[in-house]
Amino acid sequence: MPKGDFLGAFEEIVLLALVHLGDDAYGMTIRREIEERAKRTVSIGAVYSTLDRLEAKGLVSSLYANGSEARRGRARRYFKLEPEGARSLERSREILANMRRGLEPESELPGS
Amino acid sequence: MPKGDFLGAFEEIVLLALVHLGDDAYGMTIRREIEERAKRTVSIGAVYSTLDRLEAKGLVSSLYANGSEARRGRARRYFKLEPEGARSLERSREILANMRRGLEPESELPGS
DNA sequence: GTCGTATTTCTACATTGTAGATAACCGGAG
DNA sequence: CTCCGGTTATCTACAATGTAGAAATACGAC
Repeated sequence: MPKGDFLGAFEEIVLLALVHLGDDAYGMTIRREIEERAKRTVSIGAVYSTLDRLEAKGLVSSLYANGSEARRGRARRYFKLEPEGARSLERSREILANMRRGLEPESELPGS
Repeated sequence: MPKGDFLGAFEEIVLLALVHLGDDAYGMTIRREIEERAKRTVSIGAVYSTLDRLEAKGLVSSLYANGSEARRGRARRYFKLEPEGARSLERSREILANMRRGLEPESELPGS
């Protein structure tokens, strides 16, 4: 049943980046936020295709900037977390919390 | 760079089930553990193919039971979390923690 | 109109997620 | 020995997600 029932690992990361960025969430800043927080590199293509899929599922929405500010380059596409996306995030958090319940961080590490 | 660098969402769930089950981790019990904790149904095929992939990556190992106890049916294949698997689990936990740092659960829910 | 810069879009492919049907194995009943 | 019901694992197939990088678009400055 591979429907949009559950968030993938990277989808969750992208949604969380959106939460942090608030009004300033577009491709580049989202990418930077992920790289800084998760300490890993991400290609810009990875970010956008994930965002597109999340939008298709109704978890985020996007809007092109009117660009009132004087700056160069192509129009920005701002992304926003939709209520449905927030619910998915919450469900993911709960599932993981349930899967971890009763475990100490160190009990995951067997003595080799 | 789609290498085994990061855990997928379901892979993480399966590994956590292993931690809980300890010595009693084989297909059926793993499936049950996930269904009870995550409150979702999972096919047995989903469980095994994920376990096979985790084993191929060295995150878990498996061993067929000698079946000293008197019971019917095919031999059980017991799974065990390997140190590398524990490390992956820890890395996933940290990434998510970093992505969530500074967020209250309710700040994920916009007031729409 | 050309140029450099900022940003998005497109294309392609690898990995992971998922289900269901089928096979293997066991002990007991006939 | 053969069939049976019960327990568990394997196989096959396909959909969804993860990921990268090149190409295209748009803007202001000159």
